[in-house]
Amino acid sequence: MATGRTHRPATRSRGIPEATVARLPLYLRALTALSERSVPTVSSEELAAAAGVNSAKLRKDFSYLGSYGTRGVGYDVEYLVYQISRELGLTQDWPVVIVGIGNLGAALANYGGFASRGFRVAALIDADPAMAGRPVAGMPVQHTDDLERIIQADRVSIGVIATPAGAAQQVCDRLVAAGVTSILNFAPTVLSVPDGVDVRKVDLSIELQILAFHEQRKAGEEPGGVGAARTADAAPAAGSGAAAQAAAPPAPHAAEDTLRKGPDGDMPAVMPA
Amino acid sequence: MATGRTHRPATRSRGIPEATVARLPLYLRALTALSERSVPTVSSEELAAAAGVNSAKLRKDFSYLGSYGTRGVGYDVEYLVYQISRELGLTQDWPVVIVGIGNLGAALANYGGFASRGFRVAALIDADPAMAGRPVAGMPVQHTDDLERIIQADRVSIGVIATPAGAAQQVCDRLVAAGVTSILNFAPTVLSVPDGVDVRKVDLSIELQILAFHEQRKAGEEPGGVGAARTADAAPAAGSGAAAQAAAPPAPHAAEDTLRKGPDGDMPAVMPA
DNA sequence: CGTTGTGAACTCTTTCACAGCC
DNA sequence: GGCTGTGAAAGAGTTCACAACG
Repeated sequence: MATGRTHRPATRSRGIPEATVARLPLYLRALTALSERSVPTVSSEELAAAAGVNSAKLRKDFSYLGSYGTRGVGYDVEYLVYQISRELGLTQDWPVVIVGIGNLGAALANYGGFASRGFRVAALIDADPAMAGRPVAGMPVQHTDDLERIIQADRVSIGVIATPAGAAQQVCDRLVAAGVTSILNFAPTVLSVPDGVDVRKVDLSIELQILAFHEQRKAGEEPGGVGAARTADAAPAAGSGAAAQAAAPPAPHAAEDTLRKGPDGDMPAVMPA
Repeated sequence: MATGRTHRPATRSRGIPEATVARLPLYLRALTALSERSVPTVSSEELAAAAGVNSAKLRKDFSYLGSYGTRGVGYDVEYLVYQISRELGLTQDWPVVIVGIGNLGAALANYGGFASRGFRVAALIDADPAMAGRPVAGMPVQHTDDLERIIQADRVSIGVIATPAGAAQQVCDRLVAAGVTSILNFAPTVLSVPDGVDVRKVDLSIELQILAFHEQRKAGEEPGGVGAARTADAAPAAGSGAAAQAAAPPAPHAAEDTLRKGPDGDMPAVMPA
């Protein structure tokens, strides 16, 4: 029960669905690009294409914000940029601290996409005394000892954790205790936080694993592929002696005799070894 | 129409729901940790806590894989690690190339989480001739000119794009032409790819923007907050002279008189300036 | 017992399709 | 005529709650 929540559970904050909120930054990016090219108006179809979604979804999304378009014409680019920015809270300044200035932390510190939205890197913090004072992205790295002071001095409410997994929970606790209420976590750990604190996580290896899953399905007959020659979903539930797992690992407690009823299960139609 | 798809649209590949696939890596991580501590079995409740989800969801997820648990006991840790790894395709070796060796690319190259799963960094590629040959993460950076050769020589099917936004689509096209069918995109652009190619994207600033949205809602009365003193959802739809947007930007085409019917709209109950 | 596996209910999200308006 | 805004339908995903089973 004391485990880190990641979203906010039910409470679709103020009527805008989470799924929509997650797409607003996408629209904003596309709109910003149009704005830079001085395009005055855009249709849902065009904007949707630029953002990589379909137009019905986009219109539905915008309908939660209000009626900001003009029938027969489209949306006023500048106006929409403003409305979405406001909705996302980007019209105000968000000081952010980055904790853990390794490769990733440095990359984040240098990332232009923050500053261009309402985010301002207030401080870079690292536990390594050797890092202290060293400039990264034109900014001196500060020591973890000063974490609380920095958070409070600058009224920082958003923290980015880019430390190794082992340090993440501890850093998280200190950030929260010092007043941070939103955390972006790059460490591969589940953080537990008190109610009222939001955590979002970005896990690089998870994304790759999801790709690998789909990749495996595409490559029906790659070298060494376990599940070669899948037969769609023909057999109702893999009949005969199931426990035949190739060079398989630890058998389950109930050993060789148990029939594992995996949907298409362990047995490739043709088994390599 | 020619815009990059990001998931695979409908086709819940081989019966396992996308949402479940996206959580398998989480379970795998938790299980790996248990395995290292030589824990033999685990209940859905415990494992769910470790993975940061609830136990009903976890059981449902596992039910798509098969019946791998024992009632009254729980799941065999080692066995589950194997089953999930296999399902995700991590029992085979996935060579990966990283294109764009800036701060982020270097961070990715150094990231241990790849190697520990089935991923092997086959090459680091950058367009800057000055980078060529320089070692990053114990590996010489290679020039973009060799991209096609590298992909083909190593039969790479997964590419990671960590270039600036401007170069991303071009790099993507070359990767795809050379045979890559899964792309993890860190550049803040919508990539367009042919059918059959999967793209997942990670956008650092999007995550922050989502946090800012929720943060804005929490901080009812922060300094300068536009939406201070929200009254839940009292007023049916903001009555009087709507167009009062603080120091607001470009009015829409239909100017000051239009009543924008945004759900709670532009007017703070008390307006700062 | 305790814990899994899963139908059934529910909630959230997407898509359709068209009325309403410019 | 063209395009938005939105009800209504369809589809995914989550949660409930309990029968089944070791």
